[in-house]
Amino acid sequence: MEAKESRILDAAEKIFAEAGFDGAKVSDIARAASVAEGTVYLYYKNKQDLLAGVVGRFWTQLTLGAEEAIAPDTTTAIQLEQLGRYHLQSLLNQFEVVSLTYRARPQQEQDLDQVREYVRVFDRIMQRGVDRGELPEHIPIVQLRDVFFGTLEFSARTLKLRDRPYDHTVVTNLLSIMVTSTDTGSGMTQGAIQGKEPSNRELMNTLKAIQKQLKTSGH
Amino acid sequence: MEAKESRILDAAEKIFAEAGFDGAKVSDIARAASVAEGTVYLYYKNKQDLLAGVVGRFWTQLTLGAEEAIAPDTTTAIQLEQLGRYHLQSLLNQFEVVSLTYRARPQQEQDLDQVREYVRVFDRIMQRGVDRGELPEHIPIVQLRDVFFGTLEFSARTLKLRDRPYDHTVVTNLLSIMVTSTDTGSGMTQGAIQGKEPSNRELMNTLKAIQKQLKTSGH
DNA sequence: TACCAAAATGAACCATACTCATTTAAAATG
DNA sequence: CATTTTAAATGAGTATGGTTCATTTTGGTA
Repeated sequence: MEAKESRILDAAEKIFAEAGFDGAKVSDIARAASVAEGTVYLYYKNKQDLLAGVVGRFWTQLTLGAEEAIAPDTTTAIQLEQLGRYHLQSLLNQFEVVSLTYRARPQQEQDLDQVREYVRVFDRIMQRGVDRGELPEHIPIVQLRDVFFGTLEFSARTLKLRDRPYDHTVVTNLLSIMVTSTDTGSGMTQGAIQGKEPSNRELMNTLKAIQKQLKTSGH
Repeated sequence: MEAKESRILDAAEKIFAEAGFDGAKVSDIARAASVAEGTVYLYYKNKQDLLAGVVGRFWTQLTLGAEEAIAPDTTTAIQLEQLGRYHLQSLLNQFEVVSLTYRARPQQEQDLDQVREYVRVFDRIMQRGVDRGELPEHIPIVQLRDVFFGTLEFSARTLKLRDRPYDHTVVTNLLSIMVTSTDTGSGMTQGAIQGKEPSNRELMNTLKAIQKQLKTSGH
């Protein structure tokens, strides 16, 4: 029966989240799922595999939620902000399950497929941005992805550590530095969009670059 | 004897690194350290505590190494680059031990003190930058720290996953977006989400600032 | 109802983290 | 140097909890 498997997953998620991987006993999980201990092993090879099941499902659901949280017809900047908010909120709200992710990828083994799938949401937003001409042609999506998720993950840890709630400035600041660098010629990419009238922002960025040059060469 | 403790730590680091936390048997560690199994428990409360010892020592050494890797008399930008290179290289070279860090901080418990100590190296560089006037007064150091370490950690994982060696462009790109955003008024410090269009007044202010700089530096 | 295959059970098994009574070494004492 | 005292080290034994598997139960089919 399929329902039984998801009952086991539910129980496992609950017990893992409140007791941690080592603290969770398979017997407890079995009891919480109202099955015998041996039954768990019909669905999952071992405890580690059960954890992978829990974590995998979590990220799959996160992917679905992310796609829902993003308005399809809006600018790239706004979509990124929506994803950023959603991601940071999820990390904070489900901190325990997220932490379990590290236990689920033992050693240098391959990452979980579901996590890979999740980060592709970011890639799609960026690619669309390029297609719509909102982002330069050869923007290094993969590296910006590391900046995006890396920063949010670290920030979530910092916030948790200090017992702080969701803080939207984390997202806006992150976006601001990503945007600043992507749509100027002086930042991460070199390909400034040419042809159209430069905006004040571009003027400003060029000025800033000059200013910086002066500062370093002048001393 | 003190030597015995470090012999145990050495053995533990070796076994943990090659077998992972769960795979490492305390009996193996004891044998590798040439002590009896019970002796390990005279120095460490349990296996978890032993891991904390290994990881703690690692980060302490990393802090020392970082301070050595940074030239004391140079610009903030260069110091940051040196720390970035050192950090990314360390993450890659000692990936197994770094991964063990997550196992050493079980659940939402406090972070390891030694890790906290390590990230202060970044804080000191930034603070010095502010003191020397190279960075704006109210730059959000803590948030930039999350960007810095978060990005590098995520990048290290990405590189490992694809079996790639150290890639310096990760560091330079990271610094480029951090610098772009920090030494302007329009970046992180002001928190413009989508890089709002600067006004003519702001352009003018920047121009005046440049003018002033030119005058003082004698160009 | 009888039969069969698949699903489920939980007692037994086994690996291993951890304990502790005993032994060994070192230090203090006279 | 001998003797007592204290500390350090040992490893056989214990307890816990993950995993197995012979047996039972379930649900469908002839």
